[in-house]
Amino acid sequence: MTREVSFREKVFSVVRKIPKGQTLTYAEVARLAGSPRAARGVGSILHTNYNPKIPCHRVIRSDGKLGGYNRGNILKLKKLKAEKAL
DNA sequence: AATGTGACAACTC
DNA sequence: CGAGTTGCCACAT
Repeated sequence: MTREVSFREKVFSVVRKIPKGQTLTYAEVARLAGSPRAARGVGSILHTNYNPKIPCHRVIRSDGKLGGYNRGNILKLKKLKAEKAL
């Protein structure tokens, strides 16, 4: 079977569909994207291809930590506090 | 075109 | 329980 879209495209589609107040881990996104071992790839992809349409601040580590954020991990924490509280 | 680096996660010792 | 190693994907040089 051939992949119609690149892993990168799949990651964007998944992250973009994260409902408000919901947070996913890099591993979860990687698994939904078709590669459960490519959590690292998810981070790298989001790091270079940040789009305002993609709430990548809702993507956190499985360790319970935030991970990183292009616009400032502090903003990410603030957003998670606001959205997760809903 | 090839190698190295990076927003991670899971396993092993 | 903690530290170290391996696997995966895309991007930068």
